[in-house]
Amino acid sequence: MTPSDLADAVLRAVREAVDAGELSVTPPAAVAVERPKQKEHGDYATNIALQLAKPAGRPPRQVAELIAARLRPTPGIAEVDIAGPGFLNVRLEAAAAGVAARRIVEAGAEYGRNDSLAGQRVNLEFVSANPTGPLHLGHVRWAAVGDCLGRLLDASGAAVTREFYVNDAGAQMDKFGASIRARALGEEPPEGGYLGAYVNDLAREVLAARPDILELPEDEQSAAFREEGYKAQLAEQQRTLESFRTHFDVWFSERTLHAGGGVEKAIATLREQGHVYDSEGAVFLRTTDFGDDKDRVLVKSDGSMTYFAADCAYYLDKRGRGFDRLVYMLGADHHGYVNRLRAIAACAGDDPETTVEVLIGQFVKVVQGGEELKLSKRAGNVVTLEDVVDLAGVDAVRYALARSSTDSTLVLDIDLLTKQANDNPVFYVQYAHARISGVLRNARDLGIERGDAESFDPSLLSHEREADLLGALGEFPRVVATSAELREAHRVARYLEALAGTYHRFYDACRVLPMGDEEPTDLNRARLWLCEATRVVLANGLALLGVNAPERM
RNA sequence: GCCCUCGUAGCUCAGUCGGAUAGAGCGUCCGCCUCCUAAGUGGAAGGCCGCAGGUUCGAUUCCUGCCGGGGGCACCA
Repeated sequence: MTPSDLADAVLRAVREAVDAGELSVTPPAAVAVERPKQKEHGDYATNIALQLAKPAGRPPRQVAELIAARLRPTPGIAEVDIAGPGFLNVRLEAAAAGVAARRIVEAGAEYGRNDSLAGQRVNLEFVSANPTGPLHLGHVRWAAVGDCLGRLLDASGAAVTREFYVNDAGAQMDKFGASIRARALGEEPPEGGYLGAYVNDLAREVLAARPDILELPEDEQSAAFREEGYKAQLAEQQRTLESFRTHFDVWFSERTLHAGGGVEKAIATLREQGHVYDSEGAVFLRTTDFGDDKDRVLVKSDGSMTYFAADCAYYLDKRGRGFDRLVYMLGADHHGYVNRLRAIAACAGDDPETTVEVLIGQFVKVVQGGEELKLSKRAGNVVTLEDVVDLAGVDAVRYALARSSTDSTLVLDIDLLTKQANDNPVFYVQYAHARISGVLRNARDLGIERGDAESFDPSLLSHEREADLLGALGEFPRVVATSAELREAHRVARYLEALAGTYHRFYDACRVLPMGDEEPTDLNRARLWLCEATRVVLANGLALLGVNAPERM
């Protein structure tokens, strides 16, 4: 019996009570059952009676009694108690709980997948760094978490496209080109240009690849440097992200929006909707109609397009590609964009509540040797994504970023992440996986098979630690669904840490393999099912985080 | 001034739709390996859940105000 089976059973009990005229309420659409913190409160608990008490006009415990009476005969349920103000505490029969192990092993890599977001077409945009330098720590959080969310949404049935918006148009690119050219000439970059040491390297690379570039007419040189530098940096970012196991389905070039007057067409579309006006020689979008602080400029008085205009065109482009939900993952320094992104949707005639979703990630502080490192790309003193990965490894960095809520600023202590491996929770989880893998390996070496599904006796898994483990394994699909729905990947990591602990405690109390020359028993085999089920969940969970599940450590 | 976000154990952080005795890791103290990985595990100590009100049978959770940390308020990119 799974948690959702139990929820269905509770719901059925409620409906029966209503149909029998014992309760005068409208049955709820769904019932929440949860794992109680205290074991004395059973395997599962529900507060449904507390919630129905008021509409029913009855004391909660009386409502609970009505539901309990109809729930008790359910096959697989051993006991239903009423506790406290009116909680229903349910205890399952060992066999009913134990079958979860078989179900999980049979589902394998599919276990945890669910259809809670089925039918949604989601565009996930994240990182979207300018192609004017290496990816740094300002990008690294969403690189890890955004990728995890992509995996989570996919596992929950959504059709997901991960997209990277390449800001390859505009004045910033020109400054980039001018900066490389200056370095190539042995000069300082212009005012407001790029000062990072990598610009020197780029200048050298460009000169090596195109020795003739300084032969070009002077007014063409910066553009040539810009294009060469752009190609190199974009390739570098793509390579870095792939090696960080962050994959994008679409690299969307801003230039393609401008090509063929696309931005002008977008403005025309918005104009048809009635939210565009001209003032003081510029063209404005009346975003204040939809909660923005001030109207935003689309076309400056000098006739050039703003980035905001491109953002509008990009929005329409995404919608035109069939996405019904656009998720933007931004850093805390961009939260001012939230209202205007929503306003774009509203000005386009969409409902921002359904089409636009902006996730704001707080900053990551990086500490090394007790001092905070600065993150500024333009100041030159760059801590790149690759720097951190080189020090701590992809698994540790991804996991450290994925295990915290993006609502909180995060301190990554490089010393801690690199010095002592066991200070990092990722190893705690990975170790559990390696430990199980070792047990399963030993079983094979001893010629012990867990046997076929028919010979598996779930009722043998009756030890308290086995029940704990089975209960934890049963939570996984709900954890995946909830994490996806709330866009909170860290829930998966926290769940895995708890599961690893539950396994370690089981392992400590329950011998899996026979001792010495003993003949393997049905209990040994049943526990192998349980071990394999746990390994499957740990592996599936780590896969959602893009972290390896090692067989040995 | 306005807006976003955070404030929970010594440190780093969990705690969806309000529920039972608020948790984990690290750190500290005391234990547990002749047998499946001790990168493990048992126990102890450690909390006015920033402060003050409000809603509620019930608030760490929701609302308001205040205090403190971080971030943002361009015809910038």
